[in-house]
Amino acid sequence: MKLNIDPDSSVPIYIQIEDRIHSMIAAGQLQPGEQLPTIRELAADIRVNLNTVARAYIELDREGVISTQRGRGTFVSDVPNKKQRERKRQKLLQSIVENALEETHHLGYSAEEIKKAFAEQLSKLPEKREEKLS
Amino acid sequence: MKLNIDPDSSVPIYIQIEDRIHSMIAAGQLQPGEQLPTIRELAADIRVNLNTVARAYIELDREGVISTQRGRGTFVSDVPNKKQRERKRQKLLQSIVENALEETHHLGYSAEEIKKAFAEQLSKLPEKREEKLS
DNA sequence: GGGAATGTAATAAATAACTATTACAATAGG
DNA sequence: CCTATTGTAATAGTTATTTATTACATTCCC
Repeated sequence: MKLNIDPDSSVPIYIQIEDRIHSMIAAGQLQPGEQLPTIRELAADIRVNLNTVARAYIELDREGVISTQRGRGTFVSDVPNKKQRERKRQKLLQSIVENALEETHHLGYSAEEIKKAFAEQLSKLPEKREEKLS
Repeated sequence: MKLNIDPDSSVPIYIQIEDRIHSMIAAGQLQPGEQLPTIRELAADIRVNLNTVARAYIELDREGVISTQRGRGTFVSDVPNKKQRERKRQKLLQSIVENALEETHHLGYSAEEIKKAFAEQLSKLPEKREEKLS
């Protein structure tokens, strides 16, 4: 579980956890039925209080995307069918790309510039597996 | 001045203001010498307390990107030369695209998928000038 | 049954962000 | 000089996030 949590970010840690798990499920990196790290495990892992992780899990449980069972653990919920999962996976990708393009466009960059920047960055992708976001 | 501030975001409003102004300057939408909205104007505009805008302006002033003068107003600082500005403009674009690609890649999307999603979104760009970010 | 591991809960304290309010200081313009 | 407009400042109060601590409830396994 590499959550990439940033404790110095201004977005609350429990929200970051929710977002990451949401994304990982949508992207298929967490499969239905799979067990998530223990609250205490994850808390120790990202150096955060137990309550903070618990809060994230509780919210995700309320939404139905995970299922927490005291004494047993926490598991990714089952999801209707493959088509829906695939649709969500596509939607997630689209929204990430779309938001980035909206931002560049809003700032007045031309389609040409954007296209070029994208092509450059994409060509670098394979060599950049483990790099961190600033 | 369309700052696109989201009062419900978990990132602090004064940080959002700083970020937007940074970006607009880097992108060339705010020119050196240009006057920024009054603290009270901007506060009223985005429905926020005067202190919140003041805080953002003070920080930006400390960084030197704007120059605040009591009794007169706030202005975009002069910047060394055109080449440096153009370099910053390029860097901003790169970082936006790069961050988005990092995220998709981190979530396991293939270069093919990403490329396709990007091409689709880019083709829609021209018709989406005034759309808001969710 | 007993113990270890799990999630759940409650309380208190610290910090940060934001608001509201009021006042002050410098500049521009009549 | 007077007044309006600008940025600056200080105080107090509210809310949200996070931590620390302690305890409880359920499940599993021996």
